[in-house]
Amino acid sequence: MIENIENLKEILRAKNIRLSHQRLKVLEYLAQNKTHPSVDEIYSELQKSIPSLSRTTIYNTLHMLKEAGLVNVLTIGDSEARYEIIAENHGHFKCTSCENIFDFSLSVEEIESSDLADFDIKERDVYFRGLCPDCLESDRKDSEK
Amino acid sequence: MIENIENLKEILRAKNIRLSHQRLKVLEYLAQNKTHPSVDEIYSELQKSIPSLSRTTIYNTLHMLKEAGLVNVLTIGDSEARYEIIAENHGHFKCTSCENIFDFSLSVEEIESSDLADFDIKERDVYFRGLCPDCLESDRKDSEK
DNA sequence: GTTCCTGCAAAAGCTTTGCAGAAGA
DNA sequence: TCTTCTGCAAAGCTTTTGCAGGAAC
Repeated sequence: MIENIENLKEILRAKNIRLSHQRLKVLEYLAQNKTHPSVDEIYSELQKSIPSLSRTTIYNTLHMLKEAGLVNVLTIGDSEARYEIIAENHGHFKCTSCENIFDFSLSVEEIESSDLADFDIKERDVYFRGLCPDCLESDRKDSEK
Repeated sequence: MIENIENLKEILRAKNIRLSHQRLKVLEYLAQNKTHPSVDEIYSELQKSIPSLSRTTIYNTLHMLKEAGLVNVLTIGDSEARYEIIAENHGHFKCTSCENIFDFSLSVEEIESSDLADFDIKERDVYFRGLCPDCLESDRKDSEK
């Protein structure tokens, strides 16, 4: 299971990437929080245990983890990027009201198009937007007033 | 056919949106250039015929056209947004080398997931990334050297 | 001891905001 | 005439860059 922090460290070691305290904390945070956090969310949380932490390090680390193939970047029509540990194929649903991102199961391999026969596809993202059940419910209650 | 400029004007009139010179030019540009242009590309081109044009107007217009349901915004892991006239369902492939965006046919309705039974899906985007045929070819030639 | 990483400060890039003058209906 | 749009200047946000000191191995 990739989310195991020891496995993650092993992967980095295999790629000759130094296991700094900051990097391990970022990885650990992503492994434990499947909330598709933004740089700022990661920063705010980790700063509690690493007071000297800087946002630059978060950016550096996330770029490196993306390069190493351990994290995905999500940019769903948003100002700030969101990050996640690479996981099984799934799509992302972003609620336009509460801004939360929800995963949904999906085999992206099923999505093929003969138009792309000569293309080398390296990443596949499926992004949906709309209202999540909670926000739909709130809307309903509001309109009853 | 939605790309017809007269039809586009009709749609705006029906929504009580004023048909300013700038707006019509932006619409016309998008209808004639299926290249998923950025704000800057639209600005640079239209500025030739409207010297006083400002980027703010491009932003205002694109927001309004999106609101009116006439354009789509694409944010494929990119710094700047790209725009297109709404068209048949299709996916987008972005070449990570030349940065061009290619359309490919796709029925997004086919992409369903029981996980989203209680969600209200309003927009569906399928984004692929990788290398386009031309860049693959260049790579091949480079490695032969 | 080397090499690479961290974090600060500053800058860069895209987008938004406020507002006065201009244009659309 | 009344309302709405345009375009300027300035600000806002996220992200990147350069570099000196510090940590990893």
